[in-house]
Amino acid sequence: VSLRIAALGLLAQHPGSGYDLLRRFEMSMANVWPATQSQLYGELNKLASAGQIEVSDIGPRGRKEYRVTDSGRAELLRWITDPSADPPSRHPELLRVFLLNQIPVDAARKYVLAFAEQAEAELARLADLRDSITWDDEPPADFYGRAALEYGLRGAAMEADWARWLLSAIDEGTQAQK
Amino acid sequence: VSLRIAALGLLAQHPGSGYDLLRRFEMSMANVWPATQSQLYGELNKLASAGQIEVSDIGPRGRKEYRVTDSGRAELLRWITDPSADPPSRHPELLRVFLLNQIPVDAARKYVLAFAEQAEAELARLADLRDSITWDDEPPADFYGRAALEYGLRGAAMEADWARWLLSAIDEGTQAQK
DNA sequence: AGAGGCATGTAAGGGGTTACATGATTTC
DNA sequence: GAAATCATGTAACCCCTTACATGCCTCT
Repeated sequence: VSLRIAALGLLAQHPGSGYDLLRRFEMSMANVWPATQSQLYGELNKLASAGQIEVSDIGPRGRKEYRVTDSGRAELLRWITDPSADPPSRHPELLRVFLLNQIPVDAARKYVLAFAEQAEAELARLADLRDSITWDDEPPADFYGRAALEYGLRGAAMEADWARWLLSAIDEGTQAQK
Repeated sequence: VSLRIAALGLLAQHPGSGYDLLRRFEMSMANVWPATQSQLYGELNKLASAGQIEVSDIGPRGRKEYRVTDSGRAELLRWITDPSADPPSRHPELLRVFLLNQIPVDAARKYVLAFAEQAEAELARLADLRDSITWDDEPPADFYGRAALEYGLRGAAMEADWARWLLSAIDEGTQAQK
């Protein structure tokens, strides 16, 4: 209950083959939901077995174009409107923060600095992405993709701010001990 | 490479049995790294086989108290200072945002509103948590736990703001169509 | 004829979840 | 003596990752 939905969603927007989906993935959802080629093909077969998608056309080299069925559309709707079954989220970065007291202060400081810089780089990357796209606004279409990007921008900014704040807190602490 | 580290980290802070760790988990890292009882015991056995922890004492009902070995401490240090192997993060909530154009605007709006309320509730919960703890400050000890909490607070605030922003953007869009 | 892209798949292994299984000790 | 808590483990199943395997079509 996961990539399955992402594939279903992409197909609902437009039918296509596994290969097509892979490329559409890279350009839209890959930032929020990475997936590998292997896995995608597997999920497509499972979706087909479950009757949520069906082959609409067969092309050149064994190419199978899929399309969503009514059952698939229903499942998609169900998932979108029911966040209760979402898997719990894991934050390796925060787990690391919990463990920072296990290493020397200067190593910890170095990590936090790298974290800040990484967040700032991500912020710049997303800002570029935003500026490089010509948005076709209003509720359907790109609207929600843009909203997701905005989330990313705000998240990166928050992470950078937080890391900078933590850095000064660390510096104050070490200062006090002198 | 994951829960393994969390367990190693907890043991590095203080030796204990699987059962002990389970409870310490709930109180500290469970927010950033959920784990089940089953899994924890499994990881402890793997850590022991790998020589990264060892049984330091055997208690009443088959209770095994573990302690970190030098090899384990080295591994912990390695992990903490090397974020490059972190697993990619997945955001079901954002995947859902990408798919919001598949459902009626009012259903989408309802979801975003629920998201905002959930973020606000989380913010309140974390604020309570912060106020309910007596912090034993300065770099070692609770310092980093507090920093992680601060991250959570800022993240929840950012999510709430973002969702409210998205709500007004949706409303403007639907307004314009009348 | 060969290169590059199109197109799909299998196998092995790690990490995580849920549910079940079992028994010893303490407390009332 | 019964109930709660301490304490550890197994089995089945799903999701994900990496690496490998295979072959067709188009273009130059």
